[in-house]
Amino acid sequence: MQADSTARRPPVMEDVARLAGVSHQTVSRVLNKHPHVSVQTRERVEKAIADLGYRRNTAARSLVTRRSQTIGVLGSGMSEYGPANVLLGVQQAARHKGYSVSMASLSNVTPAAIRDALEHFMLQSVDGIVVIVPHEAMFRSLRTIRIAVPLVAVGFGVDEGLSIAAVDQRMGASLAVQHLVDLGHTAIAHVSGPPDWIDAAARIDGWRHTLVEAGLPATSLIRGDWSAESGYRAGLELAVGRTATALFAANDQMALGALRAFDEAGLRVPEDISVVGYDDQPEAAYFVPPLTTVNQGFKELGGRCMQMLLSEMASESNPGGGGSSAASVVNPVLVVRSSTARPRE
Amino acid sequence: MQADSTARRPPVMEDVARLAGVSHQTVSRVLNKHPHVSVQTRERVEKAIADLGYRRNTAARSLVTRRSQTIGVLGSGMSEYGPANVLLGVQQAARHKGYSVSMASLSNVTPAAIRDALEHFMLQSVDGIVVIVPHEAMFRSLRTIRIAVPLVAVGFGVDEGLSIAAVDQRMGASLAVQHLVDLGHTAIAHVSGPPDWIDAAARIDGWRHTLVEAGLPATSLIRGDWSAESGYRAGLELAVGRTATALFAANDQMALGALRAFDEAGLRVPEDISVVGYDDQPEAAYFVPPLTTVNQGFKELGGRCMQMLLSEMASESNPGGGGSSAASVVNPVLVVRSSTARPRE
DNA sequence: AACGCGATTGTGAACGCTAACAAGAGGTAT
DNA sequence: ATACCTCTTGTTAGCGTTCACAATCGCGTT
Repeated sequence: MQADSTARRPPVMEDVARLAGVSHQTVSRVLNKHPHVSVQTRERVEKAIADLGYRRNTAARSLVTRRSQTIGVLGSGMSEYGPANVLLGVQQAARHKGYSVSMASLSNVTPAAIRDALEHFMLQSVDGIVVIVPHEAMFRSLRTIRIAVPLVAVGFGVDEGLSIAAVDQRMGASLAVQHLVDLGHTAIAHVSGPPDWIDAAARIDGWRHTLVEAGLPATSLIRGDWSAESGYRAGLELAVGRTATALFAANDQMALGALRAFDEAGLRVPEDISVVGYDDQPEAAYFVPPLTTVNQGFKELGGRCMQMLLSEMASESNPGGGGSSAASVVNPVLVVRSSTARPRE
Repeated sequence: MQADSTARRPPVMEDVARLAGVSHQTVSRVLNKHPHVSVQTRERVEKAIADLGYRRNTAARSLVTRRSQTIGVLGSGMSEYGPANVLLGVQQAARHKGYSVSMASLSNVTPAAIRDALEHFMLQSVDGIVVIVPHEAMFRSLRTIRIAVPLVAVGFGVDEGLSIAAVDQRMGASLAVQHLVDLGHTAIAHVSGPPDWIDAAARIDGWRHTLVEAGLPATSLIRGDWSAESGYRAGLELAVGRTATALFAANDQMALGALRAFDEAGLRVPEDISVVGYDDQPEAAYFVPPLTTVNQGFKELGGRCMQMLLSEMASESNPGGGGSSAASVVNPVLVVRSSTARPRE
């Protein structure tokens, strides 16, 4: 089963040029939309391109231009709702602008793995990098390793010397906790994510801050790890102690685990205890009971992020525009469902 | 603000060669692990590479070798548990083998969008393509569009003329339904995914087949769309009719929706009605009650898929190995939790 | 009538790498 | 001593683009 003789090499610029009766350079000009090409020439070239089914060779192009039209996305926990959607947003924005997206996802966030992945991106000579790993270790690595291309991080704290696009997590947490305070709760517990995750830390902060503002104690903090299981354990703990009348979980999955624990312990939600989640993943509306939670515009975040990256990439190629560090913050929104209510007297 | 003179271009092979006192070709040989290079030379070259921080230019390399060391992954619904994990598996396997992964995810599966994405991959001249869109439209497009590179599809039916890696969905559905049959249920409903999804069709098939085998009616089929909301609606419907004592949902999210509907309607699970899900996402163990479901080795599937692609890519470069269409099937496993029980007399 | 200037096209040289061939060194078989 | 391998290295020629520069044409100015 030999390949038939039609299987010769794909056409190159020279082939197009010959067919159109011009030089290869003119073809290049048409492709790159240079001004000074006469209308007739352009049309002839375009016809030749279509007839031959010509496609510009990316490798040759990026060899000479020194840009790959590719951006790298470094992520972890990409199967979770939040990161997956940010990725989606980045990805769509990127392809819309003609960029390819190369993915690397870390199964565990260690400095070595981070360096590896970044190294991989440099080898590929990506034009820019998006980091979706709001993790303490990542942050430190980013300071240490000097990267030669523009980089935007998603979800990092605003105060650092790198460009970020983030949801205001402290505000989100405040929204959640204030809602509980307004309902009349005075003992509000928090199941957090792993505190070396920047998001988790910010939510803890927002929780604590809001309670202190309201003159309430912020003592009931339980560490989780984002998983439903850890939420379940936290819920069990709370059910035994009976110290809190409300729980703010740092994500919807932990809230789900807690819901299950309360059910098992015979506590009714929201009558005996109120629960607020975080993320507003689509399933949250179908928990038992439907979960009050905080919506973050993940996909929009991804889009913004890409936008920032593009503008950094543009300013990098112009002299005198280097080293800027911008920030773009998306505001979260509280979604009230039936897992929260006034505490019983 | 001029760039300082240190910011000269990155080192190239010639620089390494000069430092090591050899020709650039010898450097190339070291990099490509050719045999016939003396140990001392190799070491000298390696030292020079390290000293200079030299990195091989991928564009130049792929220009001459005509391979990009990149594979394209075409997906849709990437924020769902299943697809996201397959992607993860593919991605890890690919990077392990030195390939980059370029992603394109379709927000809606139309022939035009599919063609666009594949075109994008061809422009990038990927070495192979993985398709994670088990959708009828995708399947048809794949037959129509002639693609110049090896392609592996995830989750398609086994009988087609293209390479696939799939979980045996019919078997999975059988596992679920047989479990219910064994418990003594005779009226077993099914909430399916959209039937133009190949997975959904296979699960419907497995459900029907198993019931027929057992001499039971397979009449209670409700169409869902994978979302928790559609599961909720199906659950409501079932709760009103009171026709079924068990429900097999085509994924965990729809099962969640149904659980909520039953709770709302005052039906207890599993006492009044049993529920089985599909996917075994981590949260399923923390539903109320914990969900009996079918585990699919998504990540393994991704890995296998990549393996198949690699072997196709290898056989393609050798003459006489073309056009094979293999299949690799992963077996699903039933996970029994407490959402299923014997029906009441 | 010579000059200049913008618009349009072509020519040659990179870009950084690998493949193909050539060539020298050293050993063994004839 | 000659021929003929194998090991090791170097030389040269692309791969398919874009960039810098040159060349030609037409037209308005001086």
